[in-house]
Amino acid sequence: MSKRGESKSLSADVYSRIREEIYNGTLAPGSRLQPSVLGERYNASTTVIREALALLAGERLVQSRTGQGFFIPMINKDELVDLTTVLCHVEGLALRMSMERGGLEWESSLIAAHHRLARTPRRTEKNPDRYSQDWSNAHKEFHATLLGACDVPLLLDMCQQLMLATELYRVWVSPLVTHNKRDYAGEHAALLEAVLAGEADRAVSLLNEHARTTANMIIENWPEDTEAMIADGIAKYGVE
Amino acid sequence: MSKRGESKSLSADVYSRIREEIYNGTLAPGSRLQPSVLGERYNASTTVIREALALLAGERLVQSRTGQGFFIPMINKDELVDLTTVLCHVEGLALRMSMERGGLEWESSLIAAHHRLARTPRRTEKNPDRYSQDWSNAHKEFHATLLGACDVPLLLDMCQQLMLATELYRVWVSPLVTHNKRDYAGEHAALLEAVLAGEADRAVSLLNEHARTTANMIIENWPEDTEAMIADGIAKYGVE
DNA sequence: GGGGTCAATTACTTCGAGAATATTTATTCT
DNA sequence: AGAATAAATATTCTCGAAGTAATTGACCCC
Repeated sequence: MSKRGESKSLSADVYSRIREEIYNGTLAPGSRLQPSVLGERYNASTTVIREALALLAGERLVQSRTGQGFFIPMINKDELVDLTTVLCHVEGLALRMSMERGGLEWESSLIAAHHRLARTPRRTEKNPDRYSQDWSNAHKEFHATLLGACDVPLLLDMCQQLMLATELYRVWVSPLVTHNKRDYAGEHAALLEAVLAGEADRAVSLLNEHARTTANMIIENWPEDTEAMIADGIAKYGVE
Repeated sequence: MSKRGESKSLSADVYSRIREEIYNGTLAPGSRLQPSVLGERYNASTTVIREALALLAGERLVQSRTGQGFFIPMINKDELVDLTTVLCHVEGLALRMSMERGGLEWESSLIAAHHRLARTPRRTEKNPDRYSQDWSNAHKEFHATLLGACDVPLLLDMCQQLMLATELYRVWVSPLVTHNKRDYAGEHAALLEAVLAGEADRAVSLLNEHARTTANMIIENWPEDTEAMIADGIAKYGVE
């Protein structure tokens, strides 16, 4: 096990693997990220792990307390609300700029991405309680394409970072949200339509509603005791 | 020389020193950040430098190309325009939230910060071509106080990161901007007045104008040849 | 029995050298 | 002579251990 990936540098490789495991749900909020144990898991030296963790700390995906090592940040309800507010604004700006700057080429690839998303099943028979990996990827790509034409790397990074943070909440608070009555297909179709029609205001409000619905869904499922929830999640995922 | 600072860890110390030198103008855009060279300057091992650089890379303050080490990002005019647009939006959101959430305590400290700023001279006789360190700090604190009551660390980080990036441009493109006709005092007073009056729209537009004026000032002074400008800057600062 | 101090242990941080990789220079071939 | 290849050089990336700070547990005192 733990075969080495085909990345350019070991450090970058470890970086993306840790990042992956963070919003896989493998690494629980509040848990310690010890270079020694991670190093054993990834067959890498502690120095390499530290560098990867430092990188993640810069992105605020992990927290670093001097002299006490690295941790996954704790989650709380109020922060999710604020996070969503910021996400809506930043995402809105990105979408407006994207619509202004994106040409025919962009519209085409957006339609393509939407089609791919629409034709990818959200659940599989094998694992009906989670979103399928394919759908998750297609969803991510649709959103990335949507905002991508704004052509401001910094802004796109912010969006991605914020979405990632939200995703983290979803994974830990309501991992079994696939059984909801939400009309994803409809939401995406309406969004696409508004974008192609060039109606920025409508598109932005649809996108914002999309984000807020996700947040509300999480908040509704919020348990009284966060720690218990996390313990529960750990039991489900089977991590130490 | 190169006495060790009084920070908690060597790594954190080096981190802030590099960060400092980046927007001091000591480290030029495009220049290489070699762990060996920096390690000698700060009396630290390459590992420590790498960790500090990784942290900065996560914040996008330095660029990391695999196998080629770390660099200070290159600057260009279009990016500054986009940067300013994003800054205005994010800053606007932060100000609105700050005004909603900030109470009497906040208003008081804002008035205090403004007063400190107003009474601090922008130039000194010793170095009349640059903003004085005191004024620069007071200015920074006024803005930080202004947005601080929003109480969303992530949002504040974004603002700071964006302002820092803009500041970087100012340092390299027009380091001698103190000889302008800009009415800083008036701008700040008007802003304070709008905030205290509770007029969010007016306050935001004043703040945005503040940022845009800075950006425009830089763009007007933009030289034809960026590389020559940087070389010029290096000559002025006397770095290798 | 509760609280505080001290030692033992654990784990975080730093180091400098060795292996891997990119860049530069020199050489050879067309 | 110019381009492509190959050796040489410089630099980055990785490692495992040594140093240093923080935590845990035991012990003693109140």
